[in-house]
Amino acid sequence: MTRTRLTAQERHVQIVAAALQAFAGSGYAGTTTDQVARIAGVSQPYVIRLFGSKQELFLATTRYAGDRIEQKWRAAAREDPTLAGLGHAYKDLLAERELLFVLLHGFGAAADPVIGEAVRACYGNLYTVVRELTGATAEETRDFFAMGMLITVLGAMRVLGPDAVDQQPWMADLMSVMPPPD
Amino acid sequence: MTRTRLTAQERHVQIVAAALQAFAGSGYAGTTTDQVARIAGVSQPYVIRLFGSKQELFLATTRYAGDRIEQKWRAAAREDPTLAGLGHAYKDLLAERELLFVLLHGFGAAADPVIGEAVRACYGNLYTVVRELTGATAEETRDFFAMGMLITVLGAMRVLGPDAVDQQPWMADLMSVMPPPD
DNA sequence: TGAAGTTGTTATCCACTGATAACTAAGCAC
DNA sequence: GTGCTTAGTTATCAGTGGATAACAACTTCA
Repeated sequence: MTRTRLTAQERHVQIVAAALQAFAGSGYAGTTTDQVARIAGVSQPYVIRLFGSKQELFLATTRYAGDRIEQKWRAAAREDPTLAGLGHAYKDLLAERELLFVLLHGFGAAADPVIGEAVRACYGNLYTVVRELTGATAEETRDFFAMGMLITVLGAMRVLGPDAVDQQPWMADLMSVMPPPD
Repeated sequence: MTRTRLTAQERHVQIVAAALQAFAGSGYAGTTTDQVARIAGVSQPYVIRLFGSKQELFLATTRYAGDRIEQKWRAAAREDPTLAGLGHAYKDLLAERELLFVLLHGFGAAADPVIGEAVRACYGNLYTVVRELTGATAEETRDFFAMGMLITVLGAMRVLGPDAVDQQPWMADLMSVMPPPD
C-alpha cells in the first residue's frame, strides 16, 4: 500500500523547494503563495497553514538558500581550501541558480526590517564561513564576494548562464574575461 | 498670476522622480502606483494616464537612472578619466542611492522579458561608456563593476550607507577594506 | 468672451492575493 | 473496528491594486 500523505516535515522541505523556484523567478512581492502551492502540488491555504505567512515562507527559503550555499562551499573547501577552490563551486551554484537569485531578491527586499535582518545574518554568516575556510584576507574575501555578486546579477539579467539571451557585442566582450564559464 | 498646473512634460519628470524614490525602496512588484502618485502629489489614475501602465513607468524610471549614472560618470571623467576617477563618483551615487537601487531592482525583475531587455540595454550602455571614457581593459572594467555591485548590494542590505544598521563584527571587518566611505 | 485643448480629479471596476474557517479523510494506537 | 491525531481540502472573505471612464477646471487663443 503506497502512503498517500506525507508528514508535515516532508511537506515543509517540498514546499521550500517549490518556494525557492518561485521566489527566484519573481522575487518576494512578485510571487504569490498560490504559485508556490501549485509547484509543490498542494493547495494554497495549506502553504499558509504550514508556514504561518508568506513572509515566514520567504524567510525559511532564504535560510535554506544560505545553508545550502554554505554547505557547497564547505564541500569545495575539503578539496581545495582557497578562494579559487570555492570560486570553482560557483559553477555548481550557477547550475542551481535559484539559490543565488533568492538571495539577490532578499537583498532587494531588505528594506523590510524583518527580511533585512534575516538577509544580513545570512550574508554575514557566508562571509565569516569563507574567511574561516580559506584564511583569505579581508580584501581578498571582499573581491571574492564582489565577483560573486557580479556573476549573480549577470545571471539574473540573462547575460550569463543556461537561459542567457542573444549576446550583444558588449556581452561577448565582458564574457571573455569572466571566470570559467565551462 | 501663479500657474496652478504644470505641463505634461513637467509632470512626467516629477513623477519619474517620485517613482525613483518609491521603486528604489520596494522594487517593481512591491511598489504601488498609488505610492508613486502620493509622493508626486497627484492622483493614482493620472500616473497611469501619463505613462500608460505601471510597467512603462518602471521602464522610464530605469532609463532615467541609467542616464543619470552615465551623466555623473561623464562629469567625473572630465576631471580624471580613469576607473579610480569614476570610482570616486560612487560617493555621489551613494548619496543618491535610489539610482543604484532602482537598477538593482531592475536586475531582479529581469525575468520579465520586457524589463529584462531594458535592463540589459541600460547595463550594456554603462559598460560601454566606462570603457570608452577610461580606456580600461575588459578585466579592469569587470572588476570595477563587480565592486560596484557589491557596494550597491551592501547599500540595499543597509550594511553600507546613510541608513546602515548597527554594525556586526563581520560588517566592521568588511568595511575596513571597502573603498573610500568618506 | 467663449470655444477648444489640456491638465487633473473622483468614482468605480474587476481580478487577484493572503489569510481564515470549517470540513474531510488518511493513518495509527489499542 | 473505533476513536484520536494529523494531513489536507474547499469555500470564502476582506483588502488591494492597476486600470478605465466620465467629468471638472485651468489655459490659451481667435
